[in-house]
Amino acid sequence: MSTTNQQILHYGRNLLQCRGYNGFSYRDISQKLGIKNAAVHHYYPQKEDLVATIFEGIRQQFAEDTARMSGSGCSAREQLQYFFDFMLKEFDEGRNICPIGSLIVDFEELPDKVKEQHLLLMDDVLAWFSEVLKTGLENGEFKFSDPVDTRAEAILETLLGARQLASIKGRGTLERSISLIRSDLGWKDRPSGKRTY
Amino acid sequence: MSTTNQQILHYGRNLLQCRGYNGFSYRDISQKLGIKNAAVHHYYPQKEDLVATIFEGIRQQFAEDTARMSGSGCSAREQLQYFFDFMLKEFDEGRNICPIGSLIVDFEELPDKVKEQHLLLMDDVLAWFSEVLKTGLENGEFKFSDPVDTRAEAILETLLGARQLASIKGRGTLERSISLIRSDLGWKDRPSGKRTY
DNA sequence: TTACCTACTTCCTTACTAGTAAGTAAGGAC
DNA sequence: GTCCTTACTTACTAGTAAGGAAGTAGGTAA
Repeated sequence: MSTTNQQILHYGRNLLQCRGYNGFSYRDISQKLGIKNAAVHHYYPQKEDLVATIFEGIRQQFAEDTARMSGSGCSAREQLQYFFDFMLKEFDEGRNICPIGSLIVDFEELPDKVKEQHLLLMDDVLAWFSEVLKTGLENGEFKFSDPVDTRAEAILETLLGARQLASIKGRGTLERSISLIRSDLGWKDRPSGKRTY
Repeated sequence: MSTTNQQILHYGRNLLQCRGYNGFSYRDISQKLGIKNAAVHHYYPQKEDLVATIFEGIRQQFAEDTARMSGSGCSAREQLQYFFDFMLKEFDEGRNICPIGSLIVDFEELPDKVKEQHLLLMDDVLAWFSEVLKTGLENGEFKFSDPVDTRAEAILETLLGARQLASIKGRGTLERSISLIRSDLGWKDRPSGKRTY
């Protein structure tokens, strides 16, 4: 059993990742939880507080997961695969759109507090991609000729778009996209059986 | 000088491509044009009428442009480059986000009429990408090993994400992304001077 | 001249939004 | 038993959204 606060964060995150910042209201959350609108305000006086807290949680989770993997000596491919699996899991759990993608359309009108968290998460993810790609390139797990940072950015963009498209066209879109990202990194799927690493 | 109707469509499209379906109101348009809210309702009784009309215009423009290029015997690379240039031009004109990307976050709550236009545009673009890629692959302009449809989908996703990211991080993001798409099609930029075709 | 159309404006309704103020019920600390 | 905190509820404000009804001013056609 989880606390009201945890439930607010949970449903808030789901709503945010399905409908964006301006696409959900405190009413959506309070109705789902069977409490009153003002109860949500009790925990998060302003909407920006709620969304900033959601993003802090996401960033913390990301930091912990990547640190753990990095510490336990995972290969670059394993680390990148973790991210792909994480995306697929989130999608399967009904969070259609990635956190970064869910705020971009509303970005300009967003409170500064939220903008800041959004940019921090984006920087975190891009820096991690770059790091993993660099390692993988150096030890021969990946093969590509473009600058690492540019490739990192492109992966983020492709996943962002794929996740959004997948919210309309279904999971297969996201799966195909992941497969192509691997392909462009010189990390081929074998048509059947195990992967080549 | 353009008619009120044309101006409504123009600003409506800009607003749509910057803030998404739920991110702008008739008030934004009427204030910009110095008319009253209800005047916009005069031309487009419901918001869905306005947005569906905007999409019809975009689809028509796309159909005309692609037909013209196809008719005048452009190479696959030239045709694809047209699309990239079109994206950059739209971005430069202040339409931050591509039409497809601008509706995805709000997609589920969209009126059917708008959903339909959105899906039609997506199908148009994907079919055109597939056609161009197929031609280019057959005549050696492109080189890649994945299914054409999958590659077409990935290009759409990457551009969609790149355009969104570029709305925060600037034009360079979109340029880098286009460069990488070309690279992944086996269509290398030479570091300086003319392209290889 | 009458009738009608187009392009609006004024005025309004209904619904929902974020957010606030004040009150209450339950539980622990002392 | 009283005090204080937590977790809410009730009741409200102010703003904005889409959208509808009715009226008007100007042009055009018969």
